[in-house]
Amino acid sequence: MAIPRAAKTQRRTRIQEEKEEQILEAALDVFSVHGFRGSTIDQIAEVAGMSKPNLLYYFRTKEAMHRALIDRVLFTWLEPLRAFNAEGDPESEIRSYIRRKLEMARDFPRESRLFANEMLQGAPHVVDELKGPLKSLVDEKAEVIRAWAKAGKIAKCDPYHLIFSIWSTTQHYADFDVQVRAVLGDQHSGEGRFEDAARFLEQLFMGGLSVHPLT
Amino acid sequence: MAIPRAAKTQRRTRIQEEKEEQILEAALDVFSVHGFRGSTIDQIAEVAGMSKPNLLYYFRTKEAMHRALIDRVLFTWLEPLRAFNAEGDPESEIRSYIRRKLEMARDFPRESRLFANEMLQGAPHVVDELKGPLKSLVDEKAEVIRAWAKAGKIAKCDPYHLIFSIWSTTQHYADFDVQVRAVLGDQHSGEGRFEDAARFLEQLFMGGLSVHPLT
DNA sequence: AGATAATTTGACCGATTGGTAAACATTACA
DNA sequence: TGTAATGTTTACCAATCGGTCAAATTATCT
Repeated sequence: MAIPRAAKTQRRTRIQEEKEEQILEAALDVFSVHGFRGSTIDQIAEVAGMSKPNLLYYFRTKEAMHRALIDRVLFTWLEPLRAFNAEGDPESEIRSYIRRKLEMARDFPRESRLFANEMLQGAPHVVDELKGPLKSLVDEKAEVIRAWAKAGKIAKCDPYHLIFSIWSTTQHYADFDVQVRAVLGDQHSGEGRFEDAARFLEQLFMGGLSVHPLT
Repeated sequence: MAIPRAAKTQRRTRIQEEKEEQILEAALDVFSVHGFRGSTIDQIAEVAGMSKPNLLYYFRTKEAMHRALIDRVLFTWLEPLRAFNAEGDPESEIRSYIRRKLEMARDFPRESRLFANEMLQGAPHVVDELKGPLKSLVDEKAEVIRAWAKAGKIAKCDPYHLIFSIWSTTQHYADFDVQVRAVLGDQHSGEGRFEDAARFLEQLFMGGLSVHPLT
């Protein structure tokens, strides 16, 4: 019989697993640069090294590919925020959150750009996830930060905008990589740049959140 | 005679000026959301309220439209950084730079997204401007900041990463507007959100750059 | 090995893409 | 007002788009 398309089968073949992986890898390459509408199945197929109908055998539509990709990436992307620990020491929790986010920007820039592209377009495919799970998670962590501020462990500040600023400053190094590279010139090699950024951001946030600001 | 297409003429007609303005306005709408490859001339034409060939009478190609748009926007976009004054008081200069950038994110979100899209795609159309004029301007202002730090007027810090962090935190409110809105919920109206962000960023940067950090 | 299911491909489809040609309409200016 | 330049539109083009189909190939299991 022809096929219940990959998705329908109960057990996943070894081939299915390999090829779907291969496809999503290529899709990440393409979608993260050109966004949903700017990407073509043909290009993804070429990067994946297989024919277009073969791609469409595993994912029925371009949208299905994009969705599968987003779903997979979304989970790991929020991992650092989930790891944010209410019981820990505020300063070191925030510090290590920043570092983790920066590491992700360094190690998974395509994933960062995939989301950035989606956001720029008004998040047509993930707006529900934003208003649901993401908001819940942020609300929870914001409450933790607020409690820390109330207890005088860090400066009083809007926890939501604090989180936004950590997101934006760290992801900037993935999303605006070209600009960063162009402005800094090619003298700073990859690892040096990363360490410079980490040191600066630590200084910025630790200073900005210290309990007794001088100004 | 048929036409030396608009560009070639010496004096620009009233109609030329109006229509080109109309087109670039529509192009900004479309390009800022979908990026270069994701945008279509047809869609821009529809938004602009004119026929596709009419569009192509004023701009020969899609690329020409995009370039004209980028060129026009690039200048005003760097205005706040240019206004950065070496003679002024460091603290208030930085403070007002942040505020100006935040105001631009609020008042010109499409322009911000246009650039963000271009950066995500590796800046294929503006990489030269980045390495040239932009880098020069940033180099110049970075030197000013470095001098301030050396004179003990602000904390010692990497001036480049300081500038990056101001760019990213402020532009975040334009580029990731959907996310911000989703997370904050619709309770915070536009103006309130802006003021909250301004207050937080001011606290963050003034604290982070104060001369005697406690940590 | 043989049968059956899973995988892959070339050929193809209608719709949309960026862009052109030429006829037509309008404007500006003597 | 006439006419030349400017502006606009209809019809169209080849290329590419997302996606289908049926045939061919390969893997799996008895």
